[in-house]
Amino acid sequence: MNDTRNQIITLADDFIRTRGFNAFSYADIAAIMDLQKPAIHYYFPSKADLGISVIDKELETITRNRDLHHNLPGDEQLKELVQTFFASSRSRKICLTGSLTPEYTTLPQRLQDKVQEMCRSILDWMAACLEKGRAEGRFVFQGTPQDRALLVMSGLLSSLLLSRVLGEDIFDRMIGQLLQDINANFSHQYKK
Amino acid sequence: MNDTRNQIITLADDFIRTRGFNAFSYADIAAIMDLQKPAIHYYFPSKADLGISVIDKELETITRNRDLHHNLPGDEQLKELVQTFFASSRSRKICLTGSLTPEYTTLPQRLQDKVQEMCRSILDWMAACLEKGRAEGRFVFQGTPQDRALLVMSGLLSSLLLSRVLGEDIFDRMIGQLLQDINANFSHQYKK
DNA sequence: TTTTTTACCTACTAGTAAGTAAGTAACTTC
DNA sequence: GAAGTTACTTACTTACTAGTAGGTAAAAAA
Repeated sequence: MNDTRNQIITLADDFIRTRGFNAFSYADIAAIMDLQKPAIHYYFPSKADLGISVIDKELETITRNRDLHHNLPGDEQLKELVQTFFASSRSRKICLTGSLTPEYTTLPQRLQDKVQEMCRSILDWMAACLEKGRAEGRFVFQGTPQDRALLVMSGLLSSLLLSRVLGEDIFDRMIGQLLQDINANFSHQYKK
Repeated sequence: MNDTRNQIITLADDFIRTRGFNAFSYADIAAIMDLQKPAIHYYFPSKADLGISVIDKELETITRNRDLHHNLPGDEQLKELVQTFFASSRSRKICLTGSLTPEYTTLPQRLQDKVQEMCRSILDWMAACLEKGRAEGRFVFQGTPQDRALLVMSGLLSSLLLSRVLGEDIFDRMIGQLLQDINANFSHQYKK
């Protein structure tokens, strides 16, 4: 429908994942799209609006994937997620959570609220996924699915941060350990 | 010895942990210290120099603590580390790794190299600590200490990021799970 | 006592940031 | 065919960024 608008969101998403929210400008996006800066302000009056739209798009993607895979076993749902993180690692991009939470205190209030919503949403989905997998006998772990979800999210998030600094094999090593801890014995098949 | 210089480093460290490297300026530091901006440039010609000095100070602290506690059992060494992270969480500051790795691609080359050095140094220390603890029968985990260190670092780093967004109890829940995974049964005594 | 160094200062440059005012060409609706 | 709307444009403002040039008062070294 609105191509320009979507393209702006896509570019902003990319910048947030590669540089961070405070390290890209409307001018950066305008230059790539061969537009003038105020054209970006036409679609997103303030940078907070743009940030919120980027997260909203991510939330839609999460919901879509959740619906799409809701009949799969918990471990296979998680496998799908790990695959998207693997792709992210290969393109040296970090996740929105890894990018936006460190800058949290510098973000406009409305964007802070969105970041919080996104974190909760991701954790809820992971917890549901872990709970399902455990009930199916495909995961073994101690404690609540909610608490375990925190560690899974932590591992995925950090694997992207650290692999960009220390090399790509860091991703494999971390995910291997992470999955081992929940007794998911598909340690190194997530790429397929 | 050089009070002004040290105070600049301390303030910069604080800003990096609360806002991020790209979200504070020499003017911010000058204002707090009641100095003019060029006085900061006198001590640290470029912002990269300042960033490097902040990390160097951190590396010294790590080395000092490592030497200080080297005769303690592995689990107690880790306990000391968890305590410093707990203090950090309480003051809503994240760790240097959590702050600098997301901004990695935007940092000057020299600073990128320092960040890499810092990550390796922390991981080395954690791996040594985990290996010692395992040999002492105080830790139980699968895989290499190096790989396990990645997950421990990941959990500590993320606990600060997420607790700032989702509330302080996130820290307790994450550390509890983290320590459970290496069978360290002092789950909730780390505060004492 | 002269010289040098330390630790700053004022005043500035060049560049970039988000955001705005006002205009316009093309398309849509009435 | 007139009026309104969409999707932009040029030109601008205000505020901040890292960094520099050149000066200075006081302390330390010669």
